Amino acid sequence: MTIHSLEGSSLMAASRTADVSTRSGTDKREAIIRAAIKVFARKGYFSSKVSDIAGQAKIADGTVYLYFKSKEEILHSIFNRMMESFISEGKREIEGIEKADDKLRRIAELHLERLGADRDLAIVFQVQLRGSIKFMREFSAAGFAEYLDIIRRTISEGQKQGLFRKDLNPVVCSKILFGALDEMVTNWILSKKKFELAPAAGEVLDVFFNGVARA
Amino acid sequence: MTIHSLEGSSLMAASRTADVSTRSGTDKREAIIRAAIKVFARKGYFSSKVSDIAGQAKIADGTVYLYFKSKEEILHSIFNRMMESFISEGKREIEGIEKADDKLRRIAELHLERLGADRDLAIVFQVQLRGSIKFMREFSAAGFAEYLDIIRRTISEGQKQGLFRKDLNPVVCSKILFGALDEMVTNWILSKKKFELAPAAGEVLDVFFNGVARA
DNA sequence: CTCAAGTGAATGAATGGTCATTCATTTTGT
DNA sequence: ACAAAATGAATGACCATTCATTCACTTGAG
Repeated sequence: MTIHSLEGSSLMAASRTADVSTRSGTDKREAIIRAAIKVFARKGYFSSKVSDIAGQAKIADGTVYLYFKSKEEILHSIFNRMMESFISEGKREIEGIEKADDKLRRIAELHLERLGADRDLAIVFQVQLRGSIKFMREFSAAGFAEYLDIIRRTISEGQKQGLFRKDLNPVVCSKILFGALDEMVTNWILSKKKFELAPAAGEVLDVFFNGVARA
Repeated sequence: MTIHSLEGSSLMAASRTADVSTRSGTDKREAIIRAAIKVFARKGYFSSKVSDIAGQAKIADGTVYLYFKSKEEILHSIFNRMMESFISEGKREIEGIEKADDKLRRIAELHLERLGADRDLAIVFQVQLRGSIKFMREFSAAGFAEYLDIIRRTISEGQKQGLFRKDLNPVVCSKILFGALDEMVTNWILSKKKFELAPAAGEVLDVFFNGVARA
């Protein structure tokens, strides 16, 4: 009857039943997610009505429930899907890179490029996901912790390569770098002026690598 | 009739009518705020019922409305009051300090000491205030922007004193420092382990001043 | 000193509005 | 004609806010 793929993993290649089409199902799920990102970004999760999402997706209210168990599941799908692609893309991009500092540069660029490319998605990530400890814990469990860990391992690697100071705790350093990038995104979202987010990566890394103190 | 001091400014010395007592009014407002911090921290703003707050404060539901116009006004009071004391304390603490790097150190320590001393309050700040763009904008307007600006000016000062590199944009640097501190707080809140938050200030500043790159 | 009237703070049950979710019915596609 | 998909009106919870009533004091007349 309903679909409710417990997690709409990724872009999904195979259709449910056999081989023909039933493409529409996946398309509609997509449409709902896109609509939800837009609505959540504008009104916030708690103030968004399911009927707003349905309206934005141009379907009936009830149809939403053919694809998602609940309003909350929509939010989960958004961030699970996003983190998954975020992380896999990140890993793929850095695996060919040798030097740890170049890896971190690529990670930072990706981070800002990705969120800078879709303001609504960025808002959902920066704002809605953090609006409840519950979401944050779930988010942290599912993906975010892994993301931080990739940064941490890269920093450790840089220490072994003799590029980074060995007296620093890589866990703390990874939080610092992440926190700095995250703040850039938050400021960008709140700012009225339309500036490019991605270029901030270079400035952040300059400070992170070299510090602000006069040489 | 009702009280609704449009903003319960600070600790309020004078009592309403004449000279005797009527202390109870202010005390109750206080009690409601303390109760709300606890309740918001545990359940999140949107999931907190006014009756939960009243229950925690051991008063009737209706009494809340003798002291606050609405549930939202309670949240506003919490952060207006907090930012006000945060900023004034910060200014006072650094005004006697000469060197910009020492000033930043004191700011960072205060930031983490303050939030580290009251987990519930920290949760309301880190989590609930950011759960809606609306709150964030209001928050940003009322105090947060000023806080960031204090950091920015201190960095500019450090550049003039020849302590910090002059090729860096102080606005960006202030965001980096704030973002790094903020991330420490968020991690501390989410962490199950009870560790001290304040000591992280030193590590953050070490990286901020000197960078992670090997000298 | 005593107590009846007055005052406004406090109470908590009732109200009203808002949605998430359901499901009987209709539409679409084969 | 049948099944699957879609519809949207109806349902039922839930909660912020209100307000008629109670309660705890104070006051001042006798």
